[in-house]
Amino acid sequence: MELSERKKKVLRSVVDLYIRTAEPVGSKAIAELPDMKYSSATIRNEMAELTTMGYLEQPHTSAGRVPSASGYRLYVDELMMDYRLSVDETRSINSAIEEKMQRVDKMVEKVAHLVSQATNLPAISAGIRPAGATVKRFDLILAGQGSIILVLMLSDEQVVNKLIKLPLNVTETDLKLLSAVLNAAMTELDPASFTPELLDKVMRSAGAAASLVPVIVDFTAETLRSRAGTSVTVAGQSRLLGLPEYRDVDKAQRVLASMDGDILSELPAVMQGANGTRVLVGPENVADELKDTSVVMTKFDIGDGMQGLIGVVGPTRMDYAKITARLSYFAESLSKMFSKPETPQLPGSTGQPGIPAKKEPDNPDSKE
Amino acid sequence: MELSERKKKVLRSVVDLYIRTAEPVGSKAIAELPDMKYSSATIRNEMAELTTMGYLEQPHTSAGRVPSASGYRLYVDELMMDYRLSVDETRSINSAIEEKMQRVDKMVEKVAHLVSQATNLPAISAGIRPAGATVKRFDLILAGQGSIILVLMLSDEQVVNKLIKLPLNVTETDLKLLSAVLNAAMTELDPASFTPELLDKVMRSAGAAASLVPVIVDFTAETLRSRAGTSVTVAGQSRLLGLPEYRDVDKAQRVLASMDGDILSELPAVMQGANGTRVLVGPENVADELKDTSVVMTKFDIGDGMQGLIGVVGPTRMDYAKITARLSYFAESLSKMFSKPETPQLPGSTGQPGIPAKKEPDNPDSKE
DNA sequence: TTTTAGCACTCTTTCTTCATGAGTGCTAAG
DNA sequence: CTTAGCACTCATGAAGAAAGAGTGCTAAAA
Repeated sequence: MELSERKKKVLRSVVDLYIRTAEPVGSKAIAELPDMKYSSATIRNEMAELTTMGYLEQPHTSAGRVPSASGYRLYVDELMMDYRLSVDETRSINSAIEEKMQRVDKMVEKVAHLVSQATNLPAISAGIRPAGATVKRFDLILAGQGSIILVLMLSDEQVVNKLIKLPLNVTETDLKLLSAVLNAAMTELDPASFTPELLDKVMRSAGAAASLVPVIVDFTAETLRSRAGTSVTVAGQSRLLGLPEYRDVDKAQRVLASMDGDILSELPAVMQGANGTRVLVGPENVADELKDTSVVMTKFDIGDGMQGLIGVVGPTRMDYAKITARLSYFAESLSKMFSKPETPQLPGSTGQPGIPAKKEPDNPDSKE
Repeated sequence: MELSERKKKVLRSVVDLYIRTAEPVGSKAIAELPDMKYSSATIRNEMAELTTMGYLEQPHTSAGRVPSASGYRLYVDELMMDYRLSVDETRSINSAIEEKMQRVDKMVEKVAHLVSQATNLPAISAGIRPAGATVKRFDLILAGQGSIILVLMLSDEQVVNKLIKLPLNVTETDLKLLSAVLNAAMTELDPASFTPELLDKVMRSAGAAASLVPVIVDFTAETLRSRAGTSVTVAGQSRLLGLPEYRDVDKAQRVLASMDGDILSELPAVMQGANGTRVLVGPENVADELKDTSVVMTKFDIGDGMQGLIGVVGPTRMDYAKITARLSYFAESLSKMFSKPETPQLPGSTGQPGIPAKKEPDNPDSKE
């Protein structure tokens, strides 16, 4: 059933006001709003109806109204005005992101802090790498007495390495042979196929450096396995305590505790959805302790097949318009940053590398 | 001035009891303790004296006594009984640590959670890598069309790499030359010496692959610079809210907020001290918002010159004996783990790598 | 001389009671 | 259909009273 325009307007006003004040809002307060041209009595009637329809609720008989979960839902889906980021806001978000973020896991950590700061709410940030990488190429470098560096180039363009120290004298030629064997036998394989038989076969053809094989295979398998997975950071938890709804310590503790641990298990569910911003209002959250807490999350692409996710946790009464706007902008800026990498340049250097600018302008150097 | 034995006993009892109950303790409660053979009146007199001596304080005229900061100090330094970890406790700590911890930064994160769990308090964990690493060796690997892998071996045995993609045809020989030049000119240098002049010089002798030089140098400098520094994780913040002293939301928020940010700046100061466990009681903390909060920290060696640090934050009334015991044990176990690395083994594989089992510490692979 | 019992006194804590005021629902008039 | 008016409900806060815990001091007991 459709709501009348006036009902919508009232509902929107109630939510807006409640977001600001965190106190139940009464008919009079609404009636006094600048562009509300009805008396408090009329508003009262509308509010009574909105209440029976389930969009508002009353803490007790003679208190004002508070939006219900479905009230928020409607607000988020249809009523809320687009929040325009001010120049100041975009600028501060941009400059926050500008700082170089080197490795993905450091990045995750920084982003969490930035988002939390930008929204003044606890934030979570995650980098998710889908499983299924394989090794594209093995390289072995002799690095002095007894030290060998193993370099794996993975199918997703990541490069990882390991320093192996063995009391074993191998020559460069031995390593050449070994890496040839490895490249022939073990590329494009998922870790499940690393059977003892395979290991055996490789070792037999590996020549002098055969004793390296178990270490290498082990490391490779472990790397491929641990490659997938999610790194999550939570930041700004203390901001939650600044909000009136969390003066109740027990409540705050429940929410914070679930952020410390269980949130992880919720992420995949939300991840399923398309890219973009998702809002989970109160009871829509699976976890019980988040029943009167909302979550806003955005997923975006990092490149190299990785996905990023940022989100904030706050009271159902959070300023959805502002928060979603900031979050989306954040995600967008991050995506952009990852797709168009900064051009590396030594500060104060020639600036002109000295090669004729050969075609292919757009070559992302990837780092992991 | 020395305290009489009886005073010490009373003081210890007060602290012990207060740690348990979080309520001011009265003379009667002490007198009723099993091995206290004086009446409440006697205790009362002693407590009065302890109060004037500054070891106890009174919240108000007719309340029991509460230990003062110097009371805690004395307790920690002299009075507290050694807490013996039960078999169960050591076992659970050990099994928690057993799980393989691959990279140092992941490790830091996990340890924070473990410690927090073991103490039921918020915990911080840090890995600190002293500055001053240099490059020991450069290697360049050709990895298919336009892709080159740069591998740096650092003076602290870490290895890092970067995939460089350039629209540039270089041969293996070019790379050999370039790496020779790099190894000759740029090893054992700290990043400050990477001047434009140096860059220039290297580029001139670099031959066909000269255009790679700026990228390489830039990356190297950045790596060396960001190498030093601390990675910190805080975990279990929500546990703080379970404690009666933090029912006061504002107080809790101040403490949590300072953990979110400023703690970092405190760490170095404590780091100065020798290895081992340090206890900072309430006002001994530099930060103002930690004035009635205590911090217990332990420093330990990770190897490769890195230092680990674990600590917990809690009310001044924390169970110092238990906490310090657990923390020290934790640190010890971690040190041990890092000095005697697990033997890598392919599950289901030969089990006998076929080499004399002497193994050097195995190096967390670093990837960028 | 040291320890203990007794007691008046202080101050927090908790419970009641009461007044206030915000906000409602309903009715009747515009 | 809208609005003014009014009785009613219920949270909130202040004020006061009673209860209880713990103290300090004094005087008696060991």
